Amino acid sequence: MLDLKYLRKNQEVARQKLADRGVQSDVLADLLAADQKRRDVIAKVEELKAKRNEASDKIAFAKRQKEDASAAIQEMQAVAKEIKDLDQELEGLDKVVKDQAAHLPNIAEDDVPVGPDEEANVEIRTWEPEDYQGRPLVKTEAPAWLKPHYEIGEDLGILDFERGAKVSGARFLYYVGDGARLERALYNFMLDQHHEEGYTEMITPIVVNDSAMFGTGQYPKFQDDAYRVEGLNQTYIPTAEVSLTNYYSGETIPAEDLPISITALSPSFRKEAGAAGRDTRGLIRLHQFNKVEMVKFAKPDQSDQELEKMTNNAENILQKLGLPYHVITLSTGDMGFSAAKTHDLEVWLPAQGMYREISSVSNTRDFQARRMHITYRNEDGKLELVHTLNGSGLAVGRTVAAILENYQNEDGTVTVPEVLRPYLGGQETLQATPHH
RNA sequence: GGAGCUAUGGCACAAUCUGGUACUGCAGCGGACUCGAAAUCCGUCGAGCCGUCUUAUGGCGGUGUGCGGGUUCAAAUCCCGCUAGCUCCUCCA
Repeated sequence: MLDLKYLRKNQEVARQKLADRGVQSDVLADLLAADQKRRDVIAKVEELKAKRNEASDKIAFAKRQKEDASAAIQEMQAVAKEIKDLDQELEGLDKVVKDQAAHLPNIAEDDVPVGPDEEANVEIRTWEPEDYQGRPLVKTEAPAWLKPHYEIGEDLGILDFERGAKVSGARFLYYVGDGARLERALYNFMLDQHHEEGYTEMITPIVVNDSAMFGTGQYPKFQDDAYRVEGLNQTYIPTAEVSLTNYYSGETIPAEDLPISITALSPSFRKEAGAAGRDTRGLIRLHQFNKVEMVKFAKPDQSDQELEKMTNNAENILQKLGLPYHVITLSTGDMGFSAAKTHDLEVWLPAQGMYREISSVSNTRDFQARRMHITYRNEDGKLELVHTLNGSGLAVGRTVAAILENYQNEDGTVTVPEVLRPYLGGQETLQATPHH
């Protein structure tokens, strides 16, 4: 949520910044008009309440003296009615203002490229492994024998989309045998890396309440994409960002503890409501997928730096796995709702001949903290909102896809990246093995 | 799932039956005493949020006794709903 006072005082800048995020200019005008009306009513009702408090004191005093106060009481009955009406009007205006404010996206930091969509994203660096060991190079044509990850996965008998669809529905799958072991090896590797980098590992609830979903910005605007638990005000998390970031909701964090870094593996559930027909095959777009998430809480003057660190933490995973990728800064039009600045990591998928998002690292500044009321006490002893950051480190299913394509061999086997071998009992290749 | 109990400042508690300035202690802050400290004494102390004036700190008003409603001139107090914690029962990996 944006700061109403900021919007009031910086209307022109805010209007432009929101326009960059695709918000029509009359949205802000409407909000501020409602806010003005709201404040007018507050002034009126508070004056009456001050009068009532004064009269109540007098009545109480009179009663103690055993005097008759019925005239004053009668007079206050009318005031009470007036207060009640105004309070009701205020409640309505409050709702309008809060609801409109809750639907506004974060505004972008000044160094974020301005543009309507992903075309305006800016590549800031690329990384490729030094030793390709005969693997297909980035931006070269893949050899004819190279299969997309879902084909090699099915051929090896380690990914079973058909039975996933049978038992659950489209965009669900079973990992089988070495597939399941590879996935497990990957997220153990990722968590171990983050542990070494100072993140505190957590296992979080994967069903959260509405206020948690509101806190990180999924609600109220994006309810359509969420798996809600029927009959309960609870939702299966679309990302552990929700459960991790809300860990401190409503709390004041001791300043000396900041920055705080936490991480968790969790399944993520998404309806992918707007993605009908896109990426219908494979591990790229599922209703349920595993993801290792990183979250940080930082002082305002630390958060820029922490965003870069977190991006590096995600890159470290890809580098150790030897997967080629590039880092892009998302444009104002392509960023997520809560983000003020986002770096995406996109991994090279040779069979598709393109980069695909495998991690998204964002600084939301105080946008989420304002919704969740997470504060710390600054040097002056004043409460101030913390900054929150989140990033994938990494999306595990997409990492499996990247390994199956980048480490695929001509004989239909897949080489296991060296760093994962200790997690697989030293196994060096994935090959078709009969089971069941 | 069922029953009972509990929820008040940073902490511990009083006021709830009987509606009328939310008590007290500890901690904190300021001061006295002291070479200094402890002890003692005096003073101060509702965090946060909202509005408004002033903007350097601040003043005034509103709100604020777990959360949301209701009754009333007035609610910590009475009524209804909810949440969390504890105890017991039930169930269970």
